Amino acid sequence: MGKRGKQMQREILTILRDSKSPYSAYTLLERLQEIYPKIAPPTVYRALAALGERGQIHRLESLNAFVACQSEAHHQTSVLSICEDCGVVEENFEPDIFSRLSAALRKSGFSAQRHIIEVNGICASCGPSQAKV
Amino acid sequence: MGKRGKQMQREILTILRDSKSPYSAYTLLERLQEIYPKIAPPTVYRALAALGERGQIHRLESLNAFVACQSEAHHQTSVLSICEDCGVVEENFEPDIFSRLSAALRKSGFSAQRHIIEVNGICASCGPSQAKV
DNA sequence: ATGTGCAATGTTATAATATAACTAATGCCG
DNA sequence: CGGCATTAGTTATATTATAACATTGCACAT
Repeated sequence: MGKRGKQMQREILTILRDSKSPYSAYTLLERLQEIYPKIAPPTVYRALAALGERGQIHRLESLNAFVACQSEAHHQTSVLSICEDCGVVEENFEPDIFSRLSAALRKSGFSAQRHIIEVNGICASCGPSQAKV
Repeated sequence: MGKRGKQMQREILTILRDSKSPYSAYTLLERLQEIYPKIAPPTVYRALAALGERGQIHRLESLNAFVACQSEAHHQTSVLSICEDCGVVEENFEPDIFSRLSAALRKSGFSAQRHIIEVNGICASCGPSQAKV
């Protein structure tokens, strides 16, 4: 990994960590172009791929977007909850769920490698018990 | 819903039911164009949306592709297992998982509406206990 | 049966997401 | 230094999805 790539990864991580809502690759691209006017999509996708492999970001498959990993222990699989109202994404650690899921699938001979769990709903701040703005 | 729309939905469902592997919207489009040469993407997407609302197909968020629902009881949420080797997608019913997931998230005030669970791995037919071709 | 209005469908164009394929630069190691 | 491998830049294009508007057709009142 060269210097430039590392730098892009740091920039992206900073942007994502400053936001609890997901960023699309192209929104990140726009942000990065404020600093590096000439970068192109592959630069962003390469950085995102590297960050993803190291577990520092999560890709939201249902939104085609990315968030920073909130956990210290990267690579711990997590449940991503997505608030449909405010867009905030939270990472929830439910190791039981994953082991049960793997166990259930194993019964039919399926060997699980990667779990994707995304849950849409309404978060605590936006819920009915909260005063609306 | 007019006649034409219903017909498209039937055609799509037939194609998907004949295949355990997912189809992308554009692959479906190509197949449909064999019969209706002039149809355009929105036709396919509209039909897919209608089928999805009725629970007759599932969208694989991680693949941007679609499979027919294998269950009689449409709208029962399911775990979709995706074999990385042969591409076959199976629908697994694990109601416990969904209720546990909702319960776990509720503890942090999140009210779950839609669960997306997709698991990548190796299916029984492709697994190590099977002779390779 | 005819107009009228709404919902469905068709059509065109384009937006948004992602990657292939090639070129240039960098850095490592002898 | 020179050669080679890796990384990054560049260009172009593939893939996925939808906006926006035009047209059709059907239900219903007249």
